[in-house]
Amino acid sequence: MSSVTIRDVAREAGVSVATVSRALNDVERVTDDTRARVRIVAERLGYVPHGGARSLITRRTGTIGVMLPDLYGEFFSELIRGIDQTAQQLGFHMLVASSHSDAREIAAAVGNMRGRVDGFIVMSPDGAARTALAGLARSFPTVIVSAGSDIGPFSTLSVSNYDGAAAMMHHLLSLGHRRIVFIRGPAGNVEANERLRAVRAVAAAHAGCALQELAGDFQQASGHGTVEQLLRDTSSNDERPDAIFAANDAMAIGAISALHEAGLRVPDDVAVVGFDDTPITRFLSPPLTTVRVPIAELGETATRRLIDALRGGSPLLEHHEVFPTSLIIRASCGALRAAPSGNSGS
Amino acid sequence: MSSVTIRDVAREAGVSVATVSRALNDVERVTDDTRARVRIVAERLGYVPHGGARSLITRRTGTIGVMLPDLYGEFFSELIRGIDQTAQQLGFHMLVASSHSDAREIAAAVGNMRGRVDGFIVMSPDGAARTALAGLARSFPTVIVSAGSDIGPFSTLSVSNYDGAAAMMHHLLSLGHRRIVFIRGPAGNVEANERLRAVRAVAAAHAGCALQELAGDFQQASGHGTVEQLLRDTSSNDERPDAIFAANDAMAIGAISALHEAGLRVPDDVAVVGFDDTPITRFLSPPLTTVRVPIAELGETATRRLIDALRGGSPLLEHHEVFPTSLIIRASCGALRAAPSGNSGS
DNA sequence: CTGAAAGCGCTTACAG
DNA sequence: CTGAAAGCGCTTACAG
Repeated sequence: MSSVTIRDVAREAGVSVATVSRALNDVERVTDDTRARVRIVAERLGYVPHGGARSLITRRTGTIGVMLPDLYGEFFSELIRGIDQTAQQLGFHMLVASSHSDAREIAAAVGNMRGRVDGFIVMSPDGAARTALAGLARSFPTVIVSAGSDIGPFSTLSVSNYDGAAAMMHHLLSLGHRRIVFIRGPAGNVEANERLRAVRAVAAAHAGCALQELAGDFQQASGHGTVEQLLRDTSSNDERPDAIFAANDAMAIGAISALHEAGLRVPDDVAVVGFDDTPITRFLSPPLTTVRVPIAELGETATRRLIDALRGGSPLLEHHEVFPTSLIIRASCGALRAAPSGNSGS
Repeated sequence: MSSVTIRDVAREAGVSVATVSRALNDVERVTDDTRARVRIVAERLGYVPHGGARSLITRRTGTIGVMLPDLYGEFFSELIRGIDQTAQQLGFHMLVASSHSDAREIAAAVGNMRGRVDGFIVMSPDGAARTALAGLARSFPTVIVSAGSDIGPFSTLSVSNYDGAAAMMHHLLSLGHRRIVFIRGPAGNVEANERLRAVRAVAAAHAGCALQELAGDFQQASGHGTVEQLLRDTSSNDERPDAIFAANDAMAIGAISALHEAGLRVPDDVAVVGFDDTPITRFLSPPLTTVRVPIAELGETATRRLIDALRGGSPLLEHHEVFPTSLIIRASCGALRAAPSGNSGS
């Protein structure tokens, strides 16, 4: 792309290419005078070093590879935002790709990125990809997000899915909800499964709690569709659930939409809660009660950890960090029912 | 990163590095036998070509640079998704950065990307960045998204903001709304300004239409805050607007949230409409009437156009394409008021 | 402080 | 069909 090379700058400035390199990277002793002259010439010529040539010799690309299962929706948007912000601040570039969690696809995507990036941030909550992930983390500087800390002796980041979902269940039960529907996440998704495990455990431990599970895939449409189906199957009001707990916010939004379409009120007829606390949830009608996940912070921490290791030349030591989740109580669960109408609770 | 080089493969396979290169890129005549042998060895050694070395000689990186004003929210998420999908499909990588629309920042970000990418997709609706954008497009293969087609003889993509906003205004007026509040986008944003221009023109042409404008910045919180303020300033019900038209969906969501908090119903007390048709809008309560922008398609088209030019070695000719917008009528505007309760209209 | 030279890993005419 | 060699643009010991 850039057709002017270091050689052009050298000729124009009347120095050697070595001097140009030194002056521009201001890493060695060069006369202030020389440095200034070289800089001016480089600027005038619009010189930009060829990244490939540089990385060939320095063995560093200044780029991190980000591999996500998907790019759809607010969750990934927030994550990417956190990564981009931090990477840019630390002078790194970000190569992004989505892999759809499939083990083969991950391997292929990683292969394509190798040689272009210094390290990886990989989010792959699909259990089936564990082997591929472990292989990657063994060979390259990699921070693994949300794959569970039992994946191996790597650098991992995750959130306390179990505790968050359990807390939400206790909250629903404390409000008097007993017939609870849980909309599951994608089969094989370790995060979704942790949430499911907690929901089942709390429900089983609570006499009188009737748990029903519905299939879901984390998309809004699946929350909508599965609840629509549920309402069709529910002939009488007596069978209707007290509360719907969706494994993520997107499905909760779809669920609320389906309930409203059926003429039911949230939370008066059915309570609905989600998981993630994506930015939009506080602005929903009703504002969504959910479990807060520090999404952007997750991205920021992963990025910082990776780049620190890259810079320091130190390997990424085994390091498992589990971010705490917290219950965000807004109106959709019914907790604020006694409050003045329209109170957002956030 | 990858420590095994073409030389290792050559030695191990008992051939020259040239043969390895040919076998792997299967671009020249090599015995099937040799090719197979080289492939097996490369696989076994886990060989991956060094992207930098390759791009040094081929003058191509197989990567496109994507520069967005921001990474926040559903709009950009959708755009990135469209780009990623297409780029991946065409065998290209995607280097993403956000620039916050500031002219200097854009220049810096582009500088950092030069030498790492073959071309750019830039979205920069800030009028102040026009010069920087034009400079970029003159020097490198660039597809400009949403900066207006009058920016110069480049390859541009935009949406019919004016027509979309005008159609929405006519729709609101046809429903009998007269006191209309328009929440503007960021000052200097050419898309927001086109929408504003249309709103003003239609309002001025329609006797009896009272237009009030509020400041906004495209974020949910600003839609929420500005409407909250409006309601505080509006002492009597008579002063209350019939309809609020937000310059994008995010602010419409914030506006609805503020109205609900104040105990007002949408659309019964105040109609609210947006612009963009982000995926979530159909699931809102009430479902949002908005102007559809083919976001992912915009990303896909930009990517395809850029890569086609890159592949064909043909320059990016001047080519202005304006994507049509369309009115999506759901419940939030009041058009479906007569319909059965809960009908989504989508 | 500065320059000449080697070399990073690859591809591609040029011979054979 | 295959190999030896040049060269892409850069950085970095090594001399001076």
